[in-house]
Amino acid sequence: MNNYTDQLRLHNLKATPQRLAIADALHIHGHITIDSLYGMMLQKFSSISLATIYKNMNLMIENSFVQEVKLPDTKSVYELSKASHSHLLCKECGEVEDVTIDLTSAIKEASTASSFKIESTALTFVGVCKKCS
Amino acid sequence: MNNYTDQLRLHNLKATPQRLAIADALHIHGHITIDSLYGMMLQKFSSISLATIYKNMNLMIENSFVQEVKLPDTKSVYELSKASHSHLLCKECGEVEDVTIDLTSAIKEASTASSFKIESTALTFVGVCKKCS
DNA sequence: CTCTGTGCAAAGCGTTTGCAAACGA
DNA sequence: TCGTTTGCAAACGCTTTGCACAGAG
Repeated sequence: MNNYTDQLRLHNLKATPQRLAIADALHIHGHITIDSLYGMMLQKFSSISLATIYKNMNLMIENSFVQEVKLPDTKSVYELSKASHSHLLCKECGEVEDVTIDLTSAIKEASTASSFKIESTALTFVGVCKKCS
Repeated sequence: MNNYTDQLRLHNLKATPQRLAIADALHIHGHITIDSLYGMMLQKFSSISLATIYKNMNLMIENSFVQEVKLPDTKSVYELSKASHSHLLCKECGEVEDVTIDLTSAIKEASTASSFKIESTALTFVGVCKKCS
């Protein structure tokens, strides 16, 4: 259980117990939905409000401490910001995993074909994970 | 202005005037949000209900006639189903374009790294389009 | 001490549902 | 004709807001 006090401050966020717990939950679980995060927080703070979760997640996203991951056919999950990477979604169990792959040739191909100046990519592979197959 | 009667029937959807107009709007504009679709439909059917839009979009998605495209930092857009492809999103003007690129090596890389059995991909490039740069 | 964050309750907004009348096949 | 679709209004669920009190720095 890491201490995220400094990381929060670096992102201009005061280190409240609720925020530290949110950061821990994201660190431990990797990718979580708002609902499951609320459930986890309730175990630690029996009277935490969903409004507190939403306010903090929004602030954390604005301040680039956290990122939303939009997934096909299912709810978004949230993760701590980190180096650019892609995602794998298991359509059986819903698990989300990170994967880092080289997209330079794909980016080159797409910018040539379109004359867009590409700055980032959002890539999710959908399939079946090892456990489920 | 194509006639989508048969296409709708192929997807087990009765060809009502509202549905034909939705198909035309998707065909003409490529990628549209629910709101802009509602606006367009209002011009043609002054008393069309938003509920009709939602019911039809949901049916069309279930029957694979239409697909939702989830985009980073902005609302989803909808498009007529077609061969697998990726998307370009202009972060200045919001325009969405289709682009077809070869992802076989990316898929191979990701499945090797993860031991997922990958079945599809959702890829959006974010950048600045020609007009906006 | 000051300003920000928290929890609660209420409001807001997009989406879905139930129903009677209209319509497609 | 029969089953589906439409439009309306109400319900719903998720997210945001306003406010008084508590807590971080």
